[in-house]
Order: sequence, then C-alpha cells, then structure tokens
Amino acid sequence: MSAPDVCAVALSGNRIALVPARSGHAPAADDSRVLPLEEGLALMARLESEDAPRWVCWSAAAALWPAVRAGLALRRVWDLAEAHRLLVGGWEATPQLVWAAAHGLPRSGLPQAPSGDLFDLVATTGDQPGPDDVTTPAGYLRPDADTDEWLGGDGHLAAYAQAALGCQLAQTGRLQQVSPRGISCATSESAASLLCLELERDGLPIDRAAATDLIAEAAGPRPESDADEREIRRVRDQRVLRHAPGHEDTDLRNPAHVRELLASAGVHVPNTRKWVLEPYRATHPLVAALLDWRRDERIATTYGYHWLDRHVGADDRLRGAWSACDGAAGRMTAQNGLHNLPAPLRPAVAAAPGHAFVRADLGQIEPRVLAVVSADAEFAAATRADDLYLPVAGQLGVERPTAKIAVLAAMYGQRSGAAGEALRRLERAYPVAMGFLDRAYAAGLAGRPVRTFGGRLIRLDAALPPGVDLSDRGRIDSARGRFARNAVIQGAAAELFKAWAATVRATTADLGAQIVLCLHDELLVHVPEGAAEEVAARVEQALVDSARRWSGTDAVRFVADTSVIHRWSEAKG
DNA sequence: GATTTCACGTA
DNA sequence: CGTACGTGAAATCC
Repeated sequence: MSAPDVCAVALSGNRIALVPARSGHAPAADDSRVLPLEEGLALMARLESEDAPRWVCWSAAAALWPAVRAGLALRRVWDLAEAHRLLVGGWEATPQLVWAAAHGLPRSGLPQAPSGDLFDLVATTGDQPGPDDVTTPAGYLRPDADTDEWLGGDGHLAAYAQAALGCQLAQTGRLQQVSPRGISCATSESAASLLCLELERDGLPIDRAAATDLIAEAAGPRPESDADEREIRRVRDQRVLRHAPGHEDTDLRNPAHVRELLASAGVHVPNTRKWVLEPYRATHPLVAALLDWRRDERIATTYGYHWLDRHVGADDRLRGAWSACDGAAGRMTAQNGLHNLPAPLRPAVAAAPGHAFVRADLGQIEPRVLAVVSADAEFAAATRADDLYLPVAGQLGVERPTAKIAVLAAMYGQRSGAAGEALRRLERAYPVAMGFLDRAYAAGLAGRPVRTFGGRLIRLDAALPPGVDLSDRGRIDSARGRFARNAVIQGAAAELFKAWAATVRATTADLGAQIVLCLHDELLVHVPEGAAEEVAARVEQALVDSARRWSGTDAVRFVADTSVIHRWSEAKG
C-alpha cells in the first residue's frame, strides 16, 4: 500500500499494536503488527522517520508513554480522549464514552461489564458483545475493551487499536459539525497531551543547593530527627506566640484558634485570611508576626525538604504529572507545585551547566483573545499597539489605568465596579466585543452551555449543592454567568497557548530545545547555551505563525516578552 | 478512611 | 478583578 499517514497505537502489558493506514481508508489487515514492546518501539521509530504518520491513540498517556520515555520525538498525534473533552466538555474520557460520543450513541445505553455477582441478572442490558467482538450488537465499544484481561485475547489488541482509527474518523466528523476550528483545535490539544508526557519525562531543572538555601531561610535547617523537627517548629511558632502572653498554647495551624487569639489581642476579624489581616499588620505586632509565619510555614510544609526529596530527582529535575486540560475552560494543569511555586523559590529554577532558558510570556493575552473571538474590528485595531490599553484609553477619553480597569471589569467582574462611567464608554466604543461578553454571561445565567472559539464545550449543568434555597439562586446564577464569560476568554487563550507551545516544540527540537514549563501564558524552554538566541527568535516566530493559524486573521496582534536567562527569577525584558 | 473547609501559592 | 488549578492541615462525615 502507499505510505501510511496515520498509525493507530495501543498497549497492553508488554505488547504493542501498530496499525498503519491511509486516513479515511480501512487498514489492510496484513499491515497490523502486534509486537513485544521493544520491537514495537523500534518499528515506531522507523515509521516516524520514514512516514511521520499521525499517531492515533485512545489517550497519549496510556499509549505513548513508553515511546516518550524511550526518547522518541513523535511529530503528529491524535489523542481521542483530548478531542472528546473538546467535543463534550468536562474531563471524563474513557474509551467507551469517547466511542459512544463519536458515534452519536446515547450515554444511557452504555453496556455494563458483567461483574460476576447476582445483580448481573438485572443489571446487564442484554447488549453484550461476543467473546472476540470489540463492539456490542448496539454499536458500543465493549465495556472491558480497555482491560488487560480482554486485550490479552488473540487478535484483541490489534482490534482495539483499529477501533481507534474508526473512532477518529467518526470524531472528526462531529468536530467539523460543532466548530469550523474543531479539528485544528483537537490537533493542537493532542500535541499538548504529548507535550505533557515530555514535560513529565524531562522535568524542570533545579539548582538543588540554591533550593536548599531558600528553604532554610523560611523553614530553618534540615531537621536531623523527628524530635529536632518538632523543636524547629516550636521555635518558629514561638516567634508569633511571644507577642501573645497567656496564649502560648494556641495552635497556629487551626484558623478558629487563631481567630480567638487575634480577638484576645483586640483584632476582631470574620476570618484569618491574608487579605483580611493585611490591613491590621501595623495595628499589633502579633498580626505582622503571624503573616510572616504563614509565608514561612507555606514553604516549610508544601515546598520544604520533604517536597525537595520527593519530587526533585537525582538528576536535579522537578517532576510532576501534567494534564493537557482541566475540566472547565481547558487550561493545562500540573502537580507537585509546578504551577504554584512561590516567587521566593524561583531563583532555584536554574538552567543546567552549558544551558540557558528562553523565557517567553504572552502580553495582555486575554484582551487580545477577546478581539479575536468577538471579531470586533475596532478592538482589534487597538491590539496593534504594544500596550493595547493606551489606544483604548484614547478612544474612551480616560487615563490608561482607568481604561485597563474597565476592560478587565468587562471581561471578569464588574461587581464592585469602580469602573462606572468608563464601562459605559467601553460599551459605546466596542459594542461588538462587549456584546460577545454579554451573550456569554446571559448563557451562563440561563445555564446554557457555551463553546470556546476552538470548539470546547463549556458545560453549565453542574449539580447545585443540596439545600440551595431561592435566595441563593440569584447568587449562584450570576456566578455561572461570570464563569461562562470568563471561560470563553480563558479557554480560548489556553487554545492559543497550546498551539504556540506545540509550534515551539516542533520548530526548536532540532536545536536541542526542551520545553520544561508551561504556565498558562508563559513558556520556559531549556536550551544549549549556544542555541539560545536562535531559539528565542523561533519562539517569537512561532507566536506569529500559530496566532495567525489559530485566529484566522492578521487583524489581531499578539506579543510576547522573550528573553534569554539562566534563572527563572531574572527580570523580565 | 474519605470528604470538606480553610488557607494560599500561581496564572 | 473575576475565574481556574494543586497542596497541606485540621475538622468533619460516615
């Protein structure tokens, strides 16, 4: 047959099934291969270099992890689970759900796997597959299709991989229906899913000595024993409690106790959150000591020696699991503190010897995204400026800070609106963009789902907490309105970001570049020192190209602040 | 033991 | 100036 442009991959135990095909055509049966893992990876490497097929899998995490771990740099992927999340919203994406949604089968008809107990007599629907069938008579994917038990059967793994190809075909049809950009967005989400595996494999370079010093500043020296640890903790607590004679027994980790402690010192607050206490910092030395203690305690507990030992490997890389999208608007998520490392620890994120970081973050991404998704020509014109709030301020006849607050208030909130008059002028100056936001808000209020620019379904049918009375209804509805309005912007921004990251990955790999951190609007790329300037230039070019492809227009300008640094903490620009 | 609440870091 | 996420400690539920 002619060169394959897709190849299904499925794994079970130590075996791998590869099914090369021409997209849209049934694969020839004799092209399927079921091989021991090592041989399969060798074949994948050969196919990748000869044909660069799109690797189709039920999920990259399940099917591609061994290939990524082995260092294969796959170029094109289709992750059925990610495409499914785009199509139907939320995060659930078992192969059975993915198959059913792609084929338009109702969820209510999903067959249950026999569990072997007496209830099977009443629980099973009767829609049970034959022993070697990958689908049921009603057309669903068999309930145990993804279990090692069934996949161990003769021919089953190849059939499961082949089913992924059929599922992709059905899925692309659905995606085309829901959004003109659905397919390109699913491609980009799939690339992000593969990138997540590489992020987990490669980790974030850490200067262990620097990290240890920074932790010591907050948490004290590394404890030698449990008793030592208790003593260090007691001393840390004492720095607060010495300001509260007679209350030395207070448990500082118990907010209720802390609130009582503060009351005894004459500071009466509804809760002990930082922004509530901050105004009292100068009122009583106890408050200042408590707030400093909280900052140090955060590092000591969440980012202390325990964290360093558990998540930073022998190769000085911080590793955590990554996910290509959350269950809401679709931003990437990461575990083990990769997404919420406190700023004081950032000097410890350092390029390895002979390497540098190319750090780039998107400037004013959300208002620029609003210009794209609302197709507001006037607002798009403002994005030609490096600082879009300047032309907006001119248009509104207000100062820049006022214009910025008005734009942010329009996109996110306008509850405690200091914006007032500026907001009304914004409505007049950019009726198209503001109308877009109003419609998203109205959909949220009514509980109607919305779709992002790329086609991701944002569901608003989340079950209400029990016992919600009518007086809470308005509050909950308006929260949904704000959620929907935020999601169409935040979600679209996430789509552009992933398209950009995928392009950077593809266009800088030959220079030995590794993306080591994705932070919503910021990329950190680890590169050999000599390649840094070239990678920085390609990161900028990648934004121009991916933004044009994603937005479908040249009318909206996106900007990145890109620099070559050696520690993450180094100043921007 | 699992889930919820509080608190706080990031964007 | 709102939304989202992940984490840990204590309280609470079962």
